[in-house]
Amino acid sequence: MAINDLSKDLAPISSNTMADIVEIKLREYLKKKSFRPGDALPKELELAEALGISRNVLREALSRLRMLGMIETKKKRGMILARPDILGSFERVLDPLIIDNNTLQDIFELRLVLEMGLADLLYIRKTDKDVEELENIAKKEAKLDESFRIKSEIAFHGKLYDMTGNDTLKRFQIMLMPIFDYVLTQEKKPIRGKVNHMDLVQILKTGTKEDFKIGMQAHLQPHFDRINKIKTNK
Amino acid sequence: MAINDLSKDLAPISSNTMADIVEIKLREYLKKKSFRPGDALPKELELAEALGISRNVLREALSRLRMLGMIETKKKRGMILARPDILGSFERVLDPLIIDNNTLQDIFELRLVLEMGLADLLYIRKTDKDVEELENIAKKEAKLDESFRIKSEIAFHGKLYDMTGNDTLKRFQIMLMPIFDYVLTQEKKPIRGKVNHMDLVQILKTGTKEDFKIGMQAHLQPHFDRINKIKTNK
DNA sequence: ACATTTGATATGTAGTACATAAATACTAAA
DNA sequence: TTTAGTATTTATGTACTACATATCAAATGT
Repeated sequence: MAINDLSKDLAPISSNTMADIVEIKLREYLKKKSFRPGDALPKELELAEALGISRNVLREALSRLRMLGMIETKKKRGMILARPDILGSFERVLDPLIIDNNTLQDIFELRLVLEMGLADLLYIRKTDKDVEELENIAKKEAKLDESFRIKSEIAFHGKLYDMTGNDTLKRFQIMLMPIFDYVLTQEKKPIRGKVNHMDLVQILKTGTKEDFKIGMQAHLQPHFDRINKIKTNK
Repeated sequence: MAINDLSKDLAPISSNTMADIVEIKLREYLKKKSFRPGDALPKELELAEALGISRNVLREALSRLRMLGMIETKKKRGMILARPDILGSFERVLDPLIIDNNTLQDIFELRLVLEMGLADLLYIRKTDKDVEELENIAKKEAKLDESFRIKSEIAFHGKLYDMTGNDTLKRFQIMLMPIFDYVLTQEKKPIRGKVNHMDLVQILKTGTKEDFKIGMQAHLQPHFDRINKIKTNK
């Protein structure tokens, strides 16, 4: 545990390059001046001069903010503050091959937590049409051979997130999926809970929120069993 | 809803600037060559030449990857691929003042979902020591006046995430907190559930996982009520 | 009054030059 | 031969200049 007490406790050391510093300074500047999306920013030369740096360094810092979607620029209009896509930056970094194993496991668990917590929102927002569509997905499943099983798995759980009416949550789930899959493929054999998709649909149709929670728990039980097994390894 | 079918369906249009394109190309390059953390990258001049661009543009793209923690550079050693901090980039963008209201609401709900889903992980990992510490937090609470109530609220729920032993989850919660608070302060009066922190501690001590889920639901009920109210507005 | 041209301007890209830090090679002393 | 210290080399970091390009705005012509 204790990821990095060391690096936390004892130093940002030297805030590396100028671009790093300028990036921070720009952030502070935008905050202090309480710019709002759409507001125009000073032009590059003015900023560079004010900061006492070359336009080059400034542009490296601006490039970062631009990537995050915090600013937008047009040829003559100059720069304006924009609304960043909060998940966009996150998405850029989510590559299972780069992330270390501990974090992969963390994210796997994170998705389980989400899945377990969906029920309340789901029961607030679900519609009959939603449930019907979900049922169709589950029905088709029976006819599919194993190779298409994964696709259906994704479709089903994706639809669940869909039904919460929470776009951010939905996107978040989509982004986490590759990692979820990756961790699973590290496992030997596919695991299946005692409650299947069709069962869950039935609960959604006639059961209570509490029923659904219990059902989902049973559905994901194999994953929790696995976590229990490696619990000590952490 | 359908956030933006339009922008999704019909175009990234022109991937704006060179830096944008180079950023993508570099990403593809790193992936295709399946570089691993620690591997050395070609030097700037070589990359720039290979891409047929100025070193300037290249550095703008590199600056982005460096910000995300995907690469690290040292004066003579050159560049190496690094492990990005997956939440670091996310953190940079999480400013309640910039995020639009719909997304704020989404994130608020996201945190509720997390909170509701914690139980399973919690019951796998919690220790007596953890519960004891949690109890201390809840006990102190009684003596505090209203102004310190928020701090304790944070400490209590933070400790819950702590107890899951999932560092990523914990950090995620910390990052989401300002937004959670922000949305709450938009409300008139502070809301309080029928189950308080001390009750939750008692459940953790002697109750089952299911008891805890029910308890947490009751604790958060006011928030869900609020969601139910604005359900139609979406 | 309207359409077209022209100019001004802010960002985008390229290229050169030099500073700086760090690894390597080299030199001189023990 | 070893070791300490110095010089050299090299890749990144920073600065500056020049020009391309797109767009807004004013000037011009019909």
